[in-house]
Amino acid sequence: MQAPPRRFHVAGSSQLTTFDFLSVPDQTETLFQSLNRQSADDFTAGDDDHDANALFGTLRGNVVGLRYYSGVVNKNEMVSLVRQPDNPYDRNAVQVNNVYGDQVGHIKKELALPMAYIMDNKLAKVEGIVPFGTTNAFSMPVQLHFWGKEEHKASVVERLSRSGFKLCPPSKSTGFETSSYGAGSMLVPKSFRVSPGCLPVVQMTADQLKNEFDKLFEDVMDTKGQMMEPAEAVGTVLLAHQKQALAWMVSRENNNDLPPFWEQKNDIYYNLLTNFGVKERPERVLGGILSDDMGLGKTLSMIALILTNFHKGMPLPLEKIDDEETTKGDIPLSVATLGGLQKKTTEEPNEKVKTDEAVKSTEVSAGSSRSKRQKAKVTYTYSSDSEGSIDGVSPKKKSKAEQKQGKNKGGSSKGRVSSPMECFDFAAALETSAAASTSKRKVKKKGAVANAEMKGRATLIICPLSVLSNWIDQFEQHVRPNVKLSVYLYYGSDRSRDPSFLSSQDIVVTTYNVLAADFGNKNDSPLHKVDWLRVVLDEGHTIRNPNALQTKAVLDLKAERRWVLTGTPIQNSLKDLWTLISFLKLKPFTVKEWWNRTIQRPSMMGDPEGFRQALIKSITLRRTKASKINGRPVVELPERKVFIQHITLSEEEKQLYESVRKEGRTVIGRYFSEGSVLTNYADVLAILVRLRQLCCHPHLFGSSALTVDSKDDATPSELRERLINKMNLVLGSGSDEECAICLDSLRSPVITYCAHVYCKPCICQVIRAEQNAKCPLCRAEIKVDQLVEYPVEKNTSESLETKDKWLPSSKVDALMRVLLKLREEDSSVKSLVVSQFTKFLSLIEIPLREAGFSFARLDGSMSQKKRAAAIQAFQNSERGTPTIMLLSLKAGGVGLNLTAASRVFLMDPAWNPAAEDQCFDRCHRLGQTRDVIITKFIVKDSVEENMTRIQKKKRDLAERAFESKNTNEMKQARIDEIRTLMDI
DNA sequence: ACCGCCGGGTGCC
DNA sequence: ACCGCCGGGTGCC
Repeated sequence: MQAPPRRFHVAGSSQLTTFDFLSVPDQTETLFQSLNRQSADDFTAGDDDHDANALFGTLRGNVVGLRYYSGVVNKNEMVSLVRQPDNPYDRNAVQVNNVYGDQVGHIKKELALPMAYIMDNKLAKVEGIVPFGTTNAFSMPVQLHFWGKEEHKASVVERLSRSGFKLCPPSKSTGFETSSYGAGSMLVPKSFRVSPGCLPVVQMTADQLKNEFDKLFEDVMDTKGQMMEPAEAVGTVLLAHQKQALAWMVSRENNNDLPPFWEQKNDIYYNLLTNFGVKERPERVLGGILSDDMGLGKTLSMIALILTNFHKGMPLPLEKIDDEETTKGDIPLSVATLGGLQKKTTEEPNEKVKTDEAVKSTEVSAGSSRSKRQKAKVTYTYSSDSEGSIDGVSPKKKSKAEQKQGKNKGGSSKGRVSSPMECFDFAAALETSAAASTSKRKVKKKGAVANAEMKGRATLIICPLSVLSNWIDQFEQHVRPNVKLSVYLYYGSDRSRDPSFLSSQDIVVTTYNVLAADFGNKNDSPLHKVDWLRVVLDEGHTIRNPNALQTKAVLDLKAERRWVLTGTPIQNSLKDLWTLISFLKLKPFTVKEWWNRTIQRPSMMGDPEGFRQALIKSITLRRTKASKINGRPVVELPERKVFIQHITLSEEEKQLYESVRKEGRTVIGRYFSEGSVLTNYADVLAILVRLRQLCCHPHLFGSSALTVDSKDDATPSELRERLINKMNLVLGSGSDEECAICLDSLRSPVITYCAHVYCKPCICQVIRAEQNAKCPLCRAEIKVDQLVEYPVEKNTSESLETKDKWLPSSKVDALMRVLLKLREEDSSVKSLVVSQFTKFLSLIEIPLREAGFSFARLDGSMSQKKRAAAIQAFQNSERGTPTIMLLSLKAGGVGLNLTAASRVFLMDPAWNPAAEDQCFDRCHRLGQTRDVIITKFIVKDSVEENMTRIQKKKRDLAERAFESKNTNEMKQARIDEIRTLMDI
């Protein structure tokens, strides 16, 4: 390891560039190391003026002192210019470096004088290209481009002219002869065009860019899409798209191609974008981005890769455990002792992994096809956990970790740490595809000998804490029980910090937090001392911010192959893509300057969107649930049927409903005639909520007055209270109202003085946008300081009071009838009972209890811990576990997996049909084995029926939301809605 | 000879 | 560096 380069910050100036004082790199340092070094340095340089996009002009300068430096450049090669203020001969010195950061020379001092001023004061970014004369021994010309903000142009021009230099305007030729791009130039393929004017930047169209990247990141999507069977050790049969992913990933890891934008000509490798050339072959880029939709089994695909492609397509050599051994109980840590991590309790023992039937239906999901006996075989080694203050885990999470520890200790032997001896040596691995027959003894012997050269066996997986347990769980599920895979959980304060131990593992799993904490603890990060075979970033978008410590920590890891897993498409700008590109070590883009000059800026000038998409598309493999392979969808889910069950209210209910409706109609009718519907929108909504509640159960109906008359003489605090009350009416029952600005569900709702509820960020944006902002719904004047926020309150005592005065309702009766019948027919069927009113869920609990149902509950008020427990209990298929989940419509994110249920009862319709669909997807998703039947209860001749009518309109409106942000149209739509709802 | 010219030494910042 | 610059040698052509 070379000593870290000394870096100097220029004190007292705005100059932030750091530079490398080792003008001649250590002889032992390869060019690639030197590039890596640069890349690391680049982070400390304060960047990033992306708005510096005006080209002031160009200038021919000279690079001198070539003979003192080893850095070489090619014709038309880009060079970077770095200030060197501590130069003993000239404080204005400007270094000229090539793409790999090796110094080529200096800018001649006369020009260095104004350049130093311009660079130090950040008046312009100066970039260089050496047009010719690259073989000169003493000096060579350099074409300089000055980029910056328009307002700095004048002073740049002035500074230069003061020293007798004149910028050539960008539109004119700058003496950068186009002839140099002629037939004589072997570096620039014809397909690459030179942009017009004096911009000698080799620009590519999006298509050309894509082609280049495709050389590396082959797009398996629409084409033949090869499939590959995983290694024997993978116990789960892969789905077609997972086999494709495996084939793609294996080929990505074993590929021998030059990285994109590199070309070989006569023993020299040229980078097409920078014209940089080296004798050494550029390092291969092994890895990529797997961006399949949530639920398509990225984790399984990655596990398959780890086991299948250890070296040159050979599987990871793993010791097999025969059955005798497994039953002896000397398994270091059975999964059972890990229970705290993820209570994957039992499944139907009669389903075997190997039966095709089971495989087809269970896929990657819940592993509902593993018997207990089979499970207890993956070797887990991990540190016991005590408070890892170091990793910044929240107390809540910690307590979860403590549980883990508790269980661990309770288990047999305390977390045995598998010794490096148990691992197979590298050489042996190459000879035998799977060291299945190797005896334990032999292995130990060999392992001891080969330990020294055992470099890069282990895969490091970094993930957010929330999915840590999932990884452990997935290894358990998908790795055949008779192979011994060492998975080390690098987490908790007792974790082993021995690099040689870590590198002897098959897999090490840790979190971004732990990694960053170690990295922050200066020069003592065990994970950074290991040469990993593979580094895998789960939820890769976590490293979007290049300044974050965790990002730096991740980029600093040493690995042969690198993967990014992300469930969300990469939606951000090219700029955000840079961290990922940098992580993948696509040279020379690991250095920000080259990324900016060759990709970022050229894309800005052309078609950034197309450019970005081409880049992303070519670099990633992404499939959605809708993707097809050979015309068949990637995921074939069981059917989903939606039925509407109409409810007729009892006479009593009807009377109550009608009286409230009449009252409401009168009120709203008055608003209509006054033309003040929208001014009183909160009241209108409150009336509607009440009617919706009455459709469900009379007890949901609150006791406060229907309308809250707003008098103008109210004191501010009275007004405030009244507004909060109104908001309570609208939001309090857990219903799903939406913001008229973003048309989405309310996030941090606020109410205006004119009583309209919006998302706080949405309305604040509106207010900021114009001087005298008006309420989008009623045009009343609004101000930020008049917005009233919805108080975060907890009221859970109410459900108790309703207990004693329980009476049924038509809707609840209907639900109970279906549930009872269902239980009779097939007691294994589980159901979701969904409502927007959490209070309603509480009411439903009563008859459920009476009928002896075992049920779980999930709503937004529950702690993370309680949620996990509820989900776990429900997903468990054992006898006696809950068969019903009471679910509040919007609880849980898209990730919520409730596949144990195959029936859904939607107790009340939502405003937003998308919210309903999302809810259905919680059980209608990968892992669902039965057809899903959804029942919507809709009260006849009621506001509910009208709501379903509106849902369709809503869908249209949402689709057009982009074109028309027209408030008038929205207003009219609202008014129409209310008319429909109230039959006015 | 307070010049010009020649030729060798030399050369980044 | 096939330059420019410097400084010493030299001096009609």
